[in-house]
Amino acid sequence: MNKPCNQHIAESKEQLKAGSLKITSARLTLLDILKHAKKPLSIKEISLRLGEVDLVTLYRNVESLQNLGIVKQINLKDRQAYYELSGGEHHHHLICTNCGKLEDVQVEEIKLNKTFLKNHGFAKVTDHSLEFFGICKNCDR
Amino acid sequence: MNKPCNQHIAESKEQLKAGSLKITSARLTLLDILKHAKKPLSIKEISLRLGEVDLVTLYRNVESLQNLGIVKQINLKDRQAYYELSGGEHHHHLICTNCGKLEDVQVEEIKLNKTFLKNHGFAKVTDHSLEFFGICKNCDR
DNA sequence: GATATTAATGCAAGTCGTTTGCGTTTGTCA
DNA sequence: TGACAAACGCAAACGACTTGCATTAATATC
Repeated sequence: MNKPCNQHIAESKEQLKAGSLKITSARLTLLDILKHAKKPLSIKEISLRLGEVDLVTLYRNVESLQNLGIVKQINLKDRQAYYELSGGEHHHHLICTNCGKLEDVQVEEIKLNKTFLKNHGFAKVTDHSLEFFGICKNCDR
Repeated sequence: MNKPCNQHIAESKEQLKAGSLKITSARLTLLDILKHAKKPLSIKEISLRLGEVDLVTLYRNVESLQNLGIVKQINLKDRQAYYELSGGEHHHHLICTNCGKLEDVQVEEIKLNKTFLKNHGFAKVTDHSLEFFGICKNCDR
């Protein structure tokens, strides 16, 4: 298995302790990968960087980190899920339906005009999806 | 297989002809079901209403209709896809993460305040996802 | 520092939504 | 009405993800 770089290890250990998760190198490296990622990663992509950690362990670990609110799951038109750190600036995503290229978009920038497109190296935005998730009154009781 | 109601048959036939798809009762009924649906439906939900049409046929038909721009695929946190007619008023979705209850939301109504929540029978909105899909400059050449 | 406890891991197998291959049936058009 | 391509159904495959269970390793306690 690959080793995490030193930069974020202390912080990662803190986060795991705070969530009463055991500190394992699979988790430290996973956190390290996500902390260095410039875009949401699929399980496969994480796995490639992670080395010889079982996929099952990886699935279980991203789930634990999701439950702690450290990691966020992204759902695209793709059949697979993507993961990113949930801290950091609030943003959305811009995805090329042809090649899958993905860019982060800040909220203030969300104006579907030519400037917006130019800034992000996109020729056109053909579609978008906006979903709200919450708890309905029935489930809130 | 269930029969489509008469109301929309003519329109559906037109749509299929315009897309040079053959007019089959599987397709007419599928379109009829979507035209009467109040929310996006999963393949399973459509299949229940559709009766004895093979799932494979259903998958192929929603795909054809998607290619014609008649049907739109919705991706939620769920592992399965949902389908709705792509015509009609532009709107987004509000989904209960507990029970899966789904409501349509008009764009103008998108203000995350108490009134918004009350209007939709939701206790709280915990999360939302906003994804833009398009063609990047690289793929546009 | 050794040890008990409990969580984390790896492996095998299973599940579920979706897709593919292929032979048969059925719309459509001449 | 018959030819032909498109649509269909069935079986099997696929890929993302999950579950069960026995083994291993991190933490707490002595």
